[in-house]
Amino acid sequence: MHSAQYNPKTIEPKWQAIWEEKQAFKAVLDPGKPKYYCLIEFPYPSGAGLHVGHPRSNTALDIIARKRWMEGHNVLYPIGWDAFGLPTENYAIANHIHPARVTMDNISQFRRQLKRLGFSFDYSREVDTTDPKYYKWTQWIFLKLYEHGLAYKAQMPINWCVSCKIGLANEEVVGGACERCGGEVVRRVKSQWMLKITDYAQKLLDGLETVDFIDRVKAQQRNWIGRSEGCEVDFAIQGTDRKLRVFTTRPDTLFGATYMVISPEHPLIDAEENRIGNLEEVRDYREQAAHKSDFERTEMQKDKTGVQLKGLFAINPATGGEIPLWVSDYVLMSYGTGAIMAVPGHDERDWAFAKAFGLPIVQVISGGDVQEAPYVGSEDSVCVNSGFLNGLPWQEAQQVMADYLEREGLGKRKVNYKLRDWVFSRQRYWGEPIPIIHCPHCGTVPLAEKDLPLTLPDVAHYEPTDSGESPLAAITDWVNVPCPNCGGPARRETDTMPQWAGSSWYFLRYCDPHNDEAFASREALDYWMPVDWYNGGMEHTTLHLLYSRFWHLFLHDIGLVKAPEPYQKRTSHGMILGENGEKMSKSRGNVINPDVLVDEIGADAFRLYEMFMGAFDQAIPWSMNGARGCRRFLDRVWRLQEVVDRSNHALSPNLKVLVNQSIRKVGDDYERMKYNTAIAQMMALVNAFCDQGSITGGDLKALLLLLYPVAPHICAEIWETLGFPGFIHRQPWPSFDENFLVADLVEIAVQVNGKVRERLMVSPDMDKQTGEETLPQLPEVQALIRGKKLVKCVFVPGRLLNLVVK
RNA sequence: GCCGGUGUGGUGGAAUGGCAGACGCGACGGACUCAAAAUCCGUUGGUAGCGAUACCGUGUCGGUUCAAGUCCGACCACCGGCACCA
Repeated sequence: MHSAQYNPKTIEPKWQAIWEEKQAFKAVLDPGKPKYYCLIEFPYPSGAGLHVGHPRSNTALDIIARKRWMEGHNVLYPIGWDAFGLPTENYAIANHIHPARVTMDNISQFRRQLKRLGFSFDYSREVDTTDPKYYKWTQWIFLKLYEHGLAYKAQMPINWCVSCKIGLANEEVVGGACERCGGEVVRRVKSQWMLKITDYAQKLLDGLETVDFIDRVKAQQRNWIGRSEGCEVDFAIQGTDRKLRVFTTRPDTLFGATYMVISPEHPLIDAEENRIGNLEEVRDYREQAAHKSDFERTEMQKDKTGVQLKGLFAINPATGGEIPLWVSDYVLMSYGTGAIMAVPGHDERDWAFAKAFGLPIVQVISGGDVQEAPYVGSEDSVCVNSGFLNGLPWQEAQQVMADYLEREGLGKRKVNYKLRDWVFSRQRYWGEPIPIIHCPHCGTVPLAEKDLPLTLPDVAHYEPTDSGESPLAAITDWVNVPCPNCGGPARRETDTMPQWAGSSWYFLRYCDPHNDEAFASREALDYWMPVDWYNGGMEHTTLHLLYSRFWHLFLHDIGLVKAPEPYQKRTSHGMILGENGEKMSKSRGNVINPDVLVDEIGADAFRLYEMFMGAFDQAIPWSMNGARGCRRFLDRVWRLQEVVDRSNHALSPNLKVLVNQSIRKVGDDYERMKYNTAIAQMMALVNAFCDQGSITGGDLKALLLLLYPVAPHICAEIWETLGFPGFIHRQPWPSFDENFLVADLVEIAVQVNGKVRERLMVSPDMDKQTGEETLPQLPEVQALIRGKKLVKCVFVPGRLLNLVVK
């Protein structure tokens, strides 16, 4: 009766329809039950369709979500669309289709593909960042940021991607090139909306201590925030009242500062232009530096260039000595104060610069020969040539000098961060309009909440411009509006928000996605938040993951959400590479299409393979044969129906231990994302089932419950066919019996001097002492050590016996 | 340079300090078949041997230990992130 072939093509759509009809995975706000919020990064619905990387993350958390349902939680496992962005806009331009239309089509395609894979998403909570009902609240949060002084417009040198014709955030520039297109990035000064993420640098750092993120995510965020402790020190400019402030992490080397360097953009040049003897030369240098792109500027790393500011000298506050001032582009205006004290003896860059221009090098830290090479100091170095610091270990001298500077009013302790404010303007069409009006009389006027959403005007042309103006600027009847304040003629802001805006808070909207009164109700937020488990890509660590933590910390500070941190736990999946081990891409021709896979082996086998292929957090090449192997495994599972005695609900006596072990291991492994070993265990279990030739209903039930989170359709179908009660998706997760985790007798290895010579069957309960006393007496053990002297004997219960002989 | 990660068969990868190579892929041999596919059974780290077996083997070199892929020290290679950040 069960001889029908395993046919995923019929059973998968069948169960997907049942789950949908029964609303099996609809998240319910029920304070009487524990909640669990699983989150995967919502996809960008690109025209290329679903990538095999999406299901890796989705299946991993689908397993957790389905297991949590079985464990009696209210589960929220939502899905949505991060749909604003350049590829859609570019496609729309190239094909003369409105981006909204392109987005709709792509979303339909993605939704269809995801549904075929049987994820337990609550589709009733879908969000779409391009829906005005959604971006109304993105704009609303922006206005809150503005209200609290965290959004400001500034004339800024920005990273301009020549080919995308768009300004980029620092986080979007990778190795001097555009993160998206790899094109050239140049510096352009533009008036930009900025978000003051730097105000949250310390909170973003501190918050990491309170959450369960994998180490490399924490490390990368810390690295990006780049906290460093030191002192700001004021150097007097000789003959003026002016002070030149620098930041240093090595106040202990202050006596060794033999010159100073300011960045080409430093205001001191203009302020003291009358005193600079070689102003022409200095201005030339500044000109040159300004014309270099960031890429060129970093490329020139090795050769230090610079010009002395002739006629200007500073006083070293420690030595009282007169030191020259230089300008050089190795000093960045955007970090610290844009000026440094140069200690060539103990800093590599300063040393290279001093050597290039013949500046004096003084040793102030013992050890090394500073004329030959810069020396940063070792554990036991002490200060030398440093007045009151002499003889002090340099680490201690930092504190002594900092105290001195603060006491004398020459400087103070200071913490600096590498993190920069977030460039929030984009000069493109397909993004959230920034809800701001510029009035010649009233200045910057935010839109009132009642006027939100400010919708994108529906227009025929949205090509980007080379001038750096948004295409919205050309739509005069949209741009020209009366000022909400004074009623006079005013203009709308024409820049749009970056792609990262909508994704900075989408996990909040999922809690209450259809709310028209608020971004989400407080009740829903308090119940569902924080996200219990968030899985996503490493590439978002210093972008989305940092941005969204910032927004959430802010919303917490203004009392709109309960906890400071949005994500309790963050894990990351490795990339799936092509069969040739290279990154999948259309141009390499190694892309695997999920639809083709589902057609060939079915969604369950596809999901199974993605979880089995290797360690979840590591990059791994695709193997078509490996995927087919997973299908073979499911075929074997299917055929178990032919050998099951379904009336017997007990476990087979011979399999009792293995089943119990499997229940424990599979459950543990799922929680640790060791999906590959969980599946290996189930394969071993099925092998044991097949070896035995016949199994009980109890045996099969246990297997189905364990396998169900990975391969839900086949398990649901077998469950039903065999007449097991209810639906499998509402069965409790199986528990194991402590008493049956080990067999009555276990095989141990008998080693002689660490080499395995024999095997014995012993009771797993035999303790260390008994084993060491009785086992060496056994004749088969005696035979191994005949003629030798037993020096030592180590017995590890249930494992091995090691005999040390001479 | 700094931070993080990874080195194990032909291959993807297993292994709380306790029998290295689980599980899968591939390969080889066999059964079934007119034949093939599918399925099933067996073999599969290397070297030597007909064989039982012996020796070698987890990037390299050393150390700790009765016992090291695992711990410690020094290095090598590769991958990812940051980088003229004072």
